[in-house]
Amino acid sequence: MKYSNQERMLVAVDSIIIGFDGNEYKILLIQRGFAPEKEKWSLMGGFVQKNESLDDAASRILDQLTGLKNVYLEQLHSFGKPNRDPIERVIAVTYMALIDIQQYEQQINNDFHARWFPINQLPKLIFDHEEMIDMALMKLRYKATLHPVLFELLPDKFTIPQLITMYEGLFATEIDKRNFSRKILSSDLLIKENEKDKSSSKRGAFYFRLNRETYKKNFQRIHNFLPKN
Amino acid sequence: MKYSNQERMLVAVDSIIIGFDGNEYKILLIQRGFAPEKEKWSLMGGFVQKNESLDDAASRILDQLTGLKNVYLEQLHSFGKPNRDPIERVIAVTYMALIDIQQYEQQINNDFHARWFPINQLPKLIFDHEEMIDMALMKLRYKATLHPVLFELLPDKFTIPQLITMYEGLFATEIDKRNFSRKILSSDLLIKENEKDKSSSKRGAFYFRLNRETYKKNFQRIHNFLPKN
DNA sequence: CCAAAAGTGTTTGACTTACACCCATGC
DNA sequence: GCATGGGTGTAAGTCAAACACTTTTGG
Repeated sequence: MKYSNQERMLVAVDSIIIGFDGNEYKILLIQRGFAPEKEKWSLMGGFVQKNESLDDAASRILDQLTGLKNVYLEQLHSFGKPNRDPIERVIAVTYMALIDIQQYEQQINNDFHARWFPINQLPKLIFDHEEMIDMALMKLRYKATLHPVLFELLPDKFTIPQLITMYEGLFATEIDKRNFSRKILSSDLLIKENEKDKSSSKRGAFYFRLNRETYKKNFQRIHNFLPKN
Repeated sequence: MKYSNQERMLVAVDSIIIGFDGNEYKILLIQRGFAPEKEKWSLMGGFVQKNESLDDAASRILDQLTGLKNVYLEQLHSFGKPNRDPIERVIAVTYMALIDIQQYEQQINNDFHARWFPINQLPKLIFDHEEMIDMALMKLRYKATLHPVLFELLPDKFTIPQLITMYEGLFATEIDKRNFSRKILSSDLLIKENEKDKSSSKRGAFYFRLNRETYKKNFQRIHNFLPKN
């Protein structure tokens, strides 16, 4: 049995994959492999298959196009204007992925036709993908103001100055390192290592690791690492 | 031309319509008019048609099933487990609507087969609609912690004690009226009327109206009307 | 005049900011 | 020994919480 007299349509998943390379935020794009707009740059996307959920589709597509597994992946918003795809009606469910660029950079560049673009130097994109990216960045800024989600972008070991650069990049603001340190250290989210990163100063900055337990437990709590204005 | 070898599926919109009657939060449900699960209680839903966007579909369905127009309506989340509807594959995009119950109570009860249920006395619902409601309430709590969205639930004129009851109901907490008053009055969101509501005390409480300008302009700003714990 | 809700004022303490200053080290 | 980024300490200011108290008015 089926519902009668109803229009059936394709459902696609498109993922906005965001990374931070230590200086800038980047988005992973791919050259579309089929018509229309073949060879044009596009978000990572694909159609939802018969027996998979939306989340499963997002994970599968991410894996197929980039080899990425077990990354932070969150559903964002669904787009459904009737003519957003000129070929036929397609509903697009977007997901946002946050990944540590360094861990995957080689793999992605070598094995797949994907490329990282800085967020202020994006190429022209197909369909409504630019709108999707705008929405993802707005959401990320909003979420990062309140929750420590940006840690997903960092490697296992990172320094507080790196953290500061990351926050400053996303919010285009300057952060007082002394106050930031105090706040983040009092949050119980970081575990200090003995090792130092000497790549950007003579004295060296201590490495920290994320305390995954308190991170998960207190993720929904509102943290306030940013200055008010 | 069409994309080949892809599965097309139905796309539905389901709206969680939330109201507050002065004492409790309620959700508007309808008795489903067609099989399967005919006569069972369900969210307001329907299929997305050929030439309408998702937002348009949500507005149209809301209007058709309840007569409601121009209400607060926000896309929430999309649900797509393969067997969530036993008849055939259906992707459901959920929307949350917030309305002033009193303004529409008569209209809805008389003209449509819809009914308000208190959120802790919901009937058994079809498919995954309970999960959708849970998600909507979580989202509403989250949003109301940070933004003055609950004003959407109130009539044009309301008192501060009513506001307090509304916040207390959603967060199951007690609020100090003196501190709450000070915070909300200093927010610039309210315009004081000369009239008083004497229905719940001898002295009477002044009516206020929402300042729509500052409301819209500062909606995204973080307000903090709730106590910390 | 009293009960009961509305509303005002004040103290306390926690948290943020701003900023002076010290530390470590490669050159 | 000095320049440079990393990190600590502290005083001043701001804001929310707690709570005692006054106002209003129907019965």
